[in-house]
Amino acid sequence: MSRIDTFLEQLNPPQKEAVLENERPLLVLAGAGSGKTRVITTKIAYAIDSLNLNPSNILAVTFTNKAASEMRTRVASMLTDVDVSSMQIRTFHSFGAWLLRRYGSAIGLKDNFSIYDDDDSLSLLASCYPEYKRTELNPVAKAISLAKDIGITVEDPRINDFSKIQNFQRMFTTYQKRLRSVGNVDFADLIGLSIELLRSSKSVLNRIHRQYAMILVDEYQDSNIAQFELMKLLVGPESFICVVGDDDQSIYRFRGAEVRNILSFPDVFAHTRTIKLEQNYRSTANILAIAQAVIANNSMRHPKTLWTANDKGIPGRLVYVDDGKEEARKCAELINQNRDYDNCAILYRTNAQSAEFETLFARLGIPYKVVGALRFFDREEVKDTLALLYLLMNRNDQVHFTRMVNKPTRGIGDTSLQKILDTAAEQQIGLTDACKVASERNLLSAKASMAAAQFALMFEKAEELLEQSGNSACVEYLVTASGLLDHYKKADDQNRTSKAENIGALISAVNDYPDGTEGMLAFLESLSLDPTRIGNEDPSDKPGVTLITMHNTKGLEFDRVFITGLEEGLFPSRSCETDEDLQEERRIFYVAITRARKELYMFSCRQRLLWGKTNWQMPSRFLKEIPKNLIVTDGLERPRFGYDSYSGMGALEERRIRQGFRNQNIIRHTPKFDERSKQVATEKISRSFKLGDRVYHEQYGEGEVRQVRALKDRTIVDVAFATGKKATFFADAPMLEKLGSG
DNA sequence: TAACGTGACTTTTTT
DNA sequence: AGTCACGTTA
Repeated sequence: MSRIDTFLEQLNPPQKEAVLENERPLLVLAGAGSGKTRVITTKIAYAIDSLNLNPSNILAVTFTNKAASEMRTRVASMLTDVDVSSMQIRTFHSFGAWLLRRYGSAIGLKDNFSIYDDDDSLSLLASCYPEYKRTELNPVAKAISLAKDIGITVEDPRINDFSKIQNFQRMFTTYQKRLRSVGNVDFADLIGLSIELLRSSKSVLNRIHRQYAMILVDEYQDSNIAQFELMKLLVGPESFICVVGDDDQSIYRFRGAEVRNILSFPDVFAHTRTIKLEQNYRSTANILAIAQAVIANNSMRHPKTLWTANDKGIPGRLVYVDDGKEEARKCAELINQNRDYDNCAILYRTNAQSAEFETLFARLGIPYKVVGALRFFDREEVKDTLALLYLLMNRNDQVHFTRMVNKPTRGIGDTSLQKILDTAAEQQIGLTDACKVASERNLLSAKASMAAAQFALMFEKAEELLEQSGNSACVEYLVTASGLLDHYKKADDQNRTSKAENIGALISAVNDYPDGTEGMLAFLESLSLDPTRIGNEDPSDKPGVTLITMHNTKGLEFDRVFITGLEEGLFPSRSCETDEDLQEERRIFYVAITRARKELYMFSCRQRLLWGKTNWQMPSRFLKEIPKNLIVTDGLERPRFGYDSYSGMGALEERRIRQGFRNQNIIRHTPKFDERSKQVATEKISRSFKLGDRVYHEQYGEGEVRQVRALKDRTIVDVAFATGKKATFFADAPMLEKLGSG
């Protein structure tokens, strides 16, 4: 028996069918936990081993870069004697970047372009419209990116109906022009320009068609219209196309994902064969039944019935708790029952919810890892360093030039900056050259002139170093010569941060790439497309409890899953208005439930501290959709006082109770609140801080009051601690203690 | 031109 | 609670 037969034997009949069908267009509807990844990897191995396909003739599109590298590893482990490095396994965006870098000149794109993230795009838009505030432009930038995602260009007649924003079309056009003149691309362009390229260049198109005999798309339910367009172009007359997805797990509508892509696939590709994978191998029968009961409330779905041969398992558990603190405590308690940290995951709807768990777990010594929250790439010092590099690669890069020309401050203010920008536009030269010219022609003040000349010189020197001494030497030079490193070292000393260290991590990360411009571009590209990978931590390998948003859990599974924050307004989210929105939220819940292998816990808080305010919460409506016989419930659904009237009452009464809550007068019904009100009441009397008072904080230690100010009807104090940390508190914060007057 | 103070405003999910 | 924009001061 050949090795591929051994792999085929491990598959169930529909899985095997999906591997063996390699003629007709193939749509695989793969339910949660139905062994989808195994099918795809076996299919690739089969194509190489039995159909004699060269790995370089295969293109597999995945949803994340992590999924891409996992897939490559798995195929490699199946075919140990085959070199699979030439196989293209990428996300749509990374494929687009690769295609444009290689063939983009056909549509007038230089190969040194860098990729603007959402922040950069907003900055570019702001530079087009200096009279607008950033907060006003934010929705415009979002609308532009969404328009591109669903394949609406500036010329499209539908553009008028697309957004209610005034002058949207004009702003979109201006933004687009500026972006092209800079020579960079934004995220959505990676798809949009790839489409443009393949439409306008027959030779590139033919080349791609000849190259890829087999195209596979995973997580197809989350592709957007632009990606669907691109995919249609990639499939040539001879290519085999296979898409895999599950409409019930489509959770990226806000980003332009289009569930209908999966429904219309058979219409677009004639003679499509559809195969359903309906056996779930992951979860207990109980957990699967909960998931099915919930998702059955959605009207827009492909009919399918998941089943499992697994044990019934223990029932799910629904726990009602007072607030976020108790929620975290209960989770910790349950997790500590068996201390199998690696196989536990805390799931939440918003990233902000992770804080409560982080604090408690750190205190209790429970190892944990937060997936995807504050990305290395988003940190100020990292963005600054990268901005210097982007500018080095493309001297027309206005956004990054503006960011760095006076950082750290070197005397080039708004006036000088404007002069330099004008010079660049007039003379049609790069921005660093414009610095030099403006300085030589005495257009700037003496101080600015010196600084500008030096700034320009720095890039010339860096360019030399890049070619002669290697990339990390070049980066090191830039952060030193610009004063950025010193700037952050000083800040580190003051604030006990490790920003300089992060810059160091970046410098060593450059070493993984070949020296020279090309290597540098590759480094920058991999960073824009996969920001999670570089940095001091590699989250997936670290042991510990996983803290993660429900969106991010796609493709993952855990023995014990804790879904938290099941409250109206949080999950489903408050901004969910239409029935379509609600169905999407329900799909997110479905995804969350089906991550669990053995045990499922759900939490709902009676009150929650959010955005500095405590609010009463109603249990999530999704909880009512779970059949009672599948779960056991702990705790009371609602507090023991006028809660019903609170949620459904008129504005006047609501205000009364709200005020009552604030003044701690009315609420006397639960001991907890009485305690707290007493505490607050006494504190309000004794707590009048003034400048120079010495204070003690449970966490930060001793400090001194630096400022006292009022916000609305409350008092706020700024405190500088002995550790160098500065923080702001409400004067009645229980953590803060007054030691004496200064 | 830089640094600081003040007030206003936000409330999802991310390649 | 944190960020951002804007105004004031050195």
